[in-house]
Amino acid sequence: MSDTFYTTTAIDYTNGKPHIGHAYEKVLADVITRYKKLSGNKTYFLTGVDQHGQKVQQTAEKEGVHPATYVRKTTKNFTNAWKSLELEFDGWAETMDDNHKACVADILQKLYDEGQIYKKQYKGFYSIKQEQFLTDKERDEEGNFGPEWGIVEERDEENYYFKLSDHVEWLRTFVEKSEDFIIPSFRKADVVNAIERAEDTDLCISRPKERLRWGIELPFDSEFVTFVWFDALINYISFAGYNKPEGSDLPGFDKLWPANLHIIGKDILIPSHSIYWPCMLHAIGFSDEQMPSLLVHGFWNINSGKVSKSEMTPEQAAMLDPVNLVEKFGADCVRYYLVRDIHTGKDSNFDPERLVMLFNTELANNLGNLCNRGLSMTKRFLNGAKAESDYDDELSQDLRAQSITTIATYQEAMERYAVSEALEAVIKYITLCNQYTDKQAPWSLAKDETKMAELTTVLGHLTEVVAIVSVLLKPVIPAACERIQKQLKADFLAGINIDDLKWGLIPVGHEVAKPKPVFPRISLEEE
RNA sequence: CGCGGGAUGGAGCAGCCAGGUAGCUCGUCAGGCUCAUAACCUGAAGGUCGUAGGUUCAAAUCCUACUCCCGUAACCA
Repeated sequence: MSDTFYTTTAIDYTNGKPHIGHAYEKVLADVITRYKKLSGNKTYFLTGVDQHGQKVQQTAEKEGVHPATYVRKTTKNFTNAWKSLELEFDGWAETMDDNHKACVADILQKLYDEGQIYKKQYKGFYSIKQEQFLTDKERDEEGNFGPEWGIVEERDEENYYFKLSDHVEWLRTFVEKSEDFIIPSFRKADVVNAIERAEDTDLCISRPKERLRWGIELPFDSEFVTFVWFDALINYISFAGYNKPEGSDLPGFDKLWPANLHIIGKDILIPSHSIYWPCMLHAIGFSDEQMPSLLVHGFWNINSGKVSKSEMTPEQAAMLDPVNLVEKFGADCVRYYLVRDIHTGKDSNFDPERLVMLFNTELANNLGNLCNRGLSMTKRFLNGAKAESDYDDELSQDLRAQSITTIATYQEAMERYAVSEALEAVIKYITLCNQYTDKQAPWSLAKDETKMAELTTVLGHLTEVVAIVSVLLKPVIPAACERIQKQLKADFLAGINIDDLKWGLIPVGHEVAKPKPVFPRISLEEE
């Protein structure tokens, strides 16, 4: 039985560098996983790279190196980027890994033995220049193939096919009855429509070696390699320990599967993840209860999609490189923006000015300032120590009550993967805390010796809310929250469970450190 | 009539599934405070929720038609 919240992302194709969209998906997955951990779940987060295929083979040939050499180099672009974004993944999937290849081969052999994979000849128009078959949609208005395809000839080719059609009826029923196979639910209609159109089609799963060498060889025919589907998609189970060999250090499959979330972009929902993948699992023998859930996210559009890559200035292009962004603004800033300024499932426009704005207003001004004023007054007026006080008032009661509401709202939103809403709730609470501070005016209380009990209570409350907020925001901005907790001298908050996040985290007598700004404001003029 | 998403104050978005005084952030204007990262707090201006009909006591929210944007059309054999 699965006892672990298992999250995966799409594995990225290693024929280039990661861009902002890749980074978003991985950060979203990281945030959700960290939240689940905070909620007391065991978690496992798998991400990785898709290293096989024609594009990689071609580029490697152009550079005069072996595909494996080329891919090792480009894979580093991804691992470096994920490191700079402070992702905390448990498993790393590389499709050229030997265990993965063996797992893929075993599955293919099994399906072949069962007659679910067969050989068929196809006749069609082939572009030698682009090394691919062409379909009607590549024809221009007169019905001809344009010059971009070079010489086009009619060609026969044999390939292996997976009997997708055998599983489509099952899939239709499964998708229609399932509540959470596809999140958000508005994407479901799209999938149901797609299934209707998939009825009589089988899936080509191979390429002859004269066209593609860089892939996993079919176990039953060494003249062919596996085309992307039975290679890339299987990473979700192969790296989760499916059919793992004796003594392997891969995780126990039964502990992980089914994946609680495959986090993917809307571009690969249909057909690969909503049609091919569940049908593949079904063919292998997975039951309805063993099907994963798909969390489908939207895109970060660049300038509303109106500027093409070729028209971009170098500065704009650099802004799309997550590593550059992190170097310039810091991991917390980029992580925060990527999950704050988009509603999970929908699209948003990527805007560096908003990135800076949200960092400055919400993190630096609201949160950073709250931490700084709270701790600095505690240090100055109470020698940094939280003291006993029996004073209470309505404002303080409300602040405590709202902390409970805020945590509940945050949790409810995070359970729906609505990270932006969860953050909004926390920011709203931070604003309330700043209002509380202004109304209580501890700097005035400090001038009046008879108001010592009041002052103690108010500053105690501020220390407390900073502690609570530092826990809630940690899945999104882990490093910053650690800095806050360090200033609180409250290391014990690091491993706390969200259910234990109740008023009274900071004990009486606890002493805090001298604060310094956690989020230095970003000034755009400097460059 | 391919399919899906969107059209809400100057900008960016939420609300729509389960109808009931239109909400958030930024920006703008006026004021306050001084503990704090020129941060914080208070108040104000600004929207007939794409268009036209319909259902209803009541519609941004449900139904119908239309307009304009965006994405995608998949067995890439």
